[in-house]
Amino acid sequence: MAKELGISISTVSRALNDHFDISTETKDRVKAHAAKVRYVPNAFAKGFRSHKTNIIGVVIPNIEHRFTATLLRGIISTAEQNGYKVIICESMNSDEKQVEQLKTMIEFGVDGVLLSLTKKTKNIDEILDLTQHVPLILFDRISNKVACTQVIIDDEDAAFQAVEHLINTGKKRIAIIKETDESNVSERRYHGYLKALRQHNIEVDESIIMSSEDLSIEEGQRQTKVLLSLQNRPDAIFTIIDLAAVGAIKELKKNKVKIPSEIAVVGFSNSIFCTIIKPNLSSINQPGNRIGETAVNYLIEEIKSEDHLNFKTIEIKTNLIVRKSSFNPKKASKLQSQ
Amino acid sequence: MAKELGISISTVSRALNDHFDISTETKDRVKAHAAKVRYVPNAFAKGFRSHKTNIIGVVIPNIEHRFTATLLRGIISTAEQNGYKVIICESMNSDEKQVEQLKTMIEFGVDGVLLSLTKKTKNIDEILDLTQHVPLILFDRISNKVACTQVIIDDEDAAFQAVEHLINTGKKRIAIIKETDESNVSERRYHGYLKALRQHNIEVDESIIMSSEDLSIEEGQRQTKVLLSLQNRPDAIFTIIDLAAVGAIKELKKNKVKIPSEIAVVGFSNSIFCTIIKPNLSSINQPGNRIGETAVNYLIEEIKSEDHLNFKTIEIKTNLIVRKSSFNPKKASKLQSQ
DNA sequence: CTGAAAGCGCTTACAG
DNA sequence: CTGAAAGCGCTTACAG
Repeated sequence: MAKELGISISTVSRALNDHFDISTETKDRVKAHAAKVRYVPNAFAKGFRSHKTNIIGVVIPNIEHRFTATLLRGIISTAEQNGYKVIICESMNSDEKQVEQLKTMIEFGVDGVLLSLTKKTKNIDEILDLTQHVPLILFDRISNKVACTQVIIDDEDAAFQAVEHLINTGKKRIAIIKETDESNVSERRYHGYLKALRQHNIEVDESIIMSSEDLSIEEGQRQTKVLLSLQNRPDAIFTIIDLAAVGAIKELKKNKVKIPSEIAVVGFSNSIFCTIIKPNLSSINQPGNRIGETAVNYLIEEIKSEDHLNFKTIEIKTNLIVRKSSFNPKKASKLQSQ
Repeated sequence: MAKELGISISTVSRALNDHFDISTETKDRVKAHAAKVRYVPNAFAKGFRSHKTNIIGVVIPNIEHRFTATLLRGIISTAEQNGYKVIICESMNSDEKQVEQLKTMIEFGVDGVLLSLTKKTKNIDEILDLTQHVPLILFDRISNKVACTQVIIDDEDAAFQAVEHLINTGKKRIAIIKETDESNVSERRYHGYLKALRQHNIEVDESIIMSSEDLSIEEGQRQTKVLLSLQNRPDAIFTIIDLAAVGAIKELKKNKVKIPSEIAVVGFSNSIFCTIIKPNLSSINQPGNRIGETAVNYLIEEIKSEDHLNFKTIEIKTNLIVRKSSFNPKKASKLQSQ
């Protein structure tokens, strides 16, 4: 292009980048020609020189998880708005894959990494090592063992809201279906459950605290069956994921248990099932977009700043969406007039 | 690294790449040192020199669409296995965004592009122009106006299977809920529907061919209401997406129509709803992984080959999963003994 | 206001 | 078997 215009490469470069020191006339001439020959700047060469790729690496455990899509949408759009591209890897919840993928991202020269951890991340050391090479932010599936900024929903508060809502509708014996304590997320939600009970002076009853390795519809159904077999049945069930709540409702309906009057159900995630299953499922709405956006914004800030100090944990607030599985509007007036 | 070892940069490079002309001794020495200092090759510099980025660009219309996750999983894992990274953009079904994103991908120097078109892609010209710059493969949402290799599920055959199944269970008046003819996918499924009717000598009745702009549960419900209001009701409904079938079932249940004996329902996509709604929904299973894999494999082939000729359209076969919304096992024996 | 030159980190033909 | 040098496409201090 330079020689076609009879000027130097430097001038072309400066004209294209609107350098203050170039005459408007030259700029116009260069830009016009660039458009004519459909000149495509080589972002690679640019990045190569500046040691910036403008690529953000994202590693997630499971792309088919519905919530992941919402997170990714937030990440991708926010990154795009800021001139970054996003490279995505799926660790398939494998520890080894996760480490390997992070390594190739570094090799690739990503400017920063967003990581959502596998269910049970053992080799934290390798991840700590990573932070030496590149800005890192954990999101959604985090770990307090890694010193870096972390973005999550406020799980504890969310669970607290859900359980308090049940208490406010008159429930006194609230069961929880959660995962085993290896799941960080599950634990935080469990804490919110405990906090709500404590705050309302409700005794914790171990017999209605159900834990499983891996929740699913079937598992929710199984655990509910156990709860129904108890002498002293619960009057509400809070599940830490919607799928389990769907299972719970299935099992309750099978046993002709009235929902919500006999046993109310609240889930978590406000997934699409909520409005499909009958009765519609009350659930915690998680603003996945906002988590993604926030994580990207903090990451870009870190990329641009020199010092990577004072890491924070940002907790995004959620909101409870009340539906018929936990609250029957017909009886609302009665309740309110009490 | 070179000077620490007292050898030239060239030799280090060759040793690391297992060049045949380097002594085993030197190789070992270099590799040992590389491991010690945790040397990370700069993939960028490599790519810069070889004009290859080993990045594949992917543009999809809607990341929250469930099927997209499956496609992406296939794409990402296959790319990874072949040493490629994947950059993802979401066009949000916007034509302008799509074009812009494709352009920045080119600027970025991706080695190839996988594209799933927006619902109504008008500016095909811009996309055609793209193919001049980089190998392109269309997948899932394709268009015959673009000369390139395309990978889709065999929609026509899938719909044919679904409708033939209904015919085989004794249904004679089969409605379809589809989208307007601007949707390529919808049209292909509609053709399968027509083909099945034709092949079984069933007359096409325009009054039970329902089209809408954008299908959803509500829309499925609305269209079903219309069908139920007909003098001559259909005895089966085939919907080109599951959501619409979910709406149909809701509406049928509301009107106490027996499923499948009075009206059977078959959906498309085998989404997670199928096993949640009662009765469970029969549906076409689309192997998203395989579409993704296949698209990546063809793209890599094109990237590596010099000539980008003989484009093909690859149609991935689907299978129908029969559930209670279209077939009642209790009556199966009767039917078979007829 | 513009140009010549160095340099980003690698690979590879060329020379020895 | 190894080294010196060129070059990938850009940007930017330096010089004029």
